[in-house]
Amino acid sequence: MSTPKTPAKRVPAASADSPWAPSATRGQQRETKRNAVLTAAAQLFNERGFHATSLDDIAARLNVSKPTLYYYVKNKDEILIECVRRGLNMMHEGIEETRHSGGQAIDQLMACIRIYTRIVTMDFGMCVIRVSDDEFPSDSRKELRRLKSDIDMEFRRLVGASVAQGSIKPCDPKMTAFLIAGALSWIGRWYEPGGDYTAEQIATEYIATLRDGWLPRVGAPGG
Amino acid sequence: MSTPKTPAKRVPAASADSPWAPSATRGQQRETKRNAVLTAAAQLFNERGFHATSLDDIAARLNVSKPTLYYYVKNKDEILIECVRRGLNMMHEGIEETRHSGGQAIDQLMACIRIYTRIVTMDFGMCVIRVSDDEFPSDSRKELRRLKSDIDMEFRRLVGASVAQGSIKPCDPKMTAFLIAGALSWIGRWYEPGGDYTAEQIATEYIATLRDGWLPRVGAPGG
DNA sequence: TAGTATTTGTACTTTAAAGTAGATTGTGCG
DNA sequence: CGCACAATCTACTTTAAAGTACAAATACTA
Repeated sequence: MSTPKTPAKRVPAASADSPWAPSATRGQQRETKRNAVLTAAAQLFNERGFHATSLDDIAARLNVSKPTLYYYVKNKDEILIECVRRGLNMMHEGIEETRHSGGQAIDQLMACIRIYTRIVTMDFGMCVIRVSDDEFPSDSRKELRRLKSDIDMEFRRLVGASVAQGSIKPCDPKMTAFLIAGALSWIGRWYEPGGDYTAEQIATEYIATLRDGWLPRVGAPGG
Repeated sequence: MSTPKTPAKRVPAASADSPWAPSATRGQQRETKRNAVLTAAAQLFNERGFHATSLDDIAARLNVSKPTLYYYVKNKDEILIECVRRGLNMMHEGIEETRHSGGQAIDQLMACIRIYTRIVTMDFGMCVIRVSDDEFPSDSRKELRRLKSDIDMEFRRLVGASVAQGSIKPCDPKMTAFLIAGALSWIGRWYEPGGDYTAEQIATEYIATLRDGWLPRVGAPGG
């Protein structure tokens, strides 16, 4: 994420009374408030949709007035783009981590499913799913599509590698990746925090279904 | 719907020169044009999204002016609702048909997957997927949610029945239905007519993956 | 071919929400 | 204290698109 690379010495402990840290403290507060704006916006977008959410709504939730928001963000589009970008970045980082942790492709694939599931149930990740492409302006559309495509390609790669390693049977990696990504993305549409299932439970259930298929098999653990 | 209950005798064959068919012919034309409005709208909604599509856009595509649209529909919301309703009705009817055709639950389930896949690649069906709930006004929201829920319940029922009949192994029908519906619905997001795959091909591929799972098994047809 | 109803267009009003100008208040610092 | 700058507010303008009034044209009937 965009955690500022502030030298630690400038942010001593908890209080802001260090004489060397005037702007740093302010900068931090600013960053914190900007985050609050984005988080509130993401939640509202997920609850009501982007267009049904006015800047007044966001401001109201934060107990400030609309123009205050403009002190932290450029405009409404920037809010949306930043929310989605953060969600996509979280996915990317999660996928990169599993990649670096090594292991069989099939294991990486399952790890990615878990991560993806967790993220689409979170504020920014849910935005990625619930906001459709046509909501954001055409110049940023390209960037975000690119990021989405990267994630998709990673799933495809893992499916292909799993086939190559004999962990899963031959298939069209593109289709299979679409199927997986679709099933997982849809979670972001019906999931609500505090519901019957945690993200972990859903991921476990989905992995089992995807791995074993429908067919009953001898020795399979009964329900 | 508002299909006028015109006696059939008033609409003889193909031409409109029957003296007994004056108003009926007009009514038909009206219906045809209304359909054209809805279809053009559905296509534009799918291309650009609901909010990014103005009534002027729809009118332009039909080579008429905006107020003309109001002769055929009440307002923009009605257009949207009607598009989505038609998509949902198509799904319903398809599911009802398979139900009446009888057979094992697992066969019905696969038939439903085929139908659902086909419909989400069509104009109105795609609207069902691409337009999110928060786009339409709250009074109609309830009706449409109901229709969607019915479809979901039918999938759940078929999964449960398949388990009961021993065609598929024990699972949580709710989760499995979500997984299937998600995978299929997502098709409506990435599919574009004239692409690499037909709806039939996609359905076949998806069914194979869902049925057999990932695990390689002896005797499975190699790629 | 005149008369009537249907259909469509031109030109306008309305509305809701984004965005802005500029005043006002709060805060740390010499 | 009082200055400078950060942060926020009230009150406004702008804009884009939905929706409407009403006149013009077209088509069917007699």
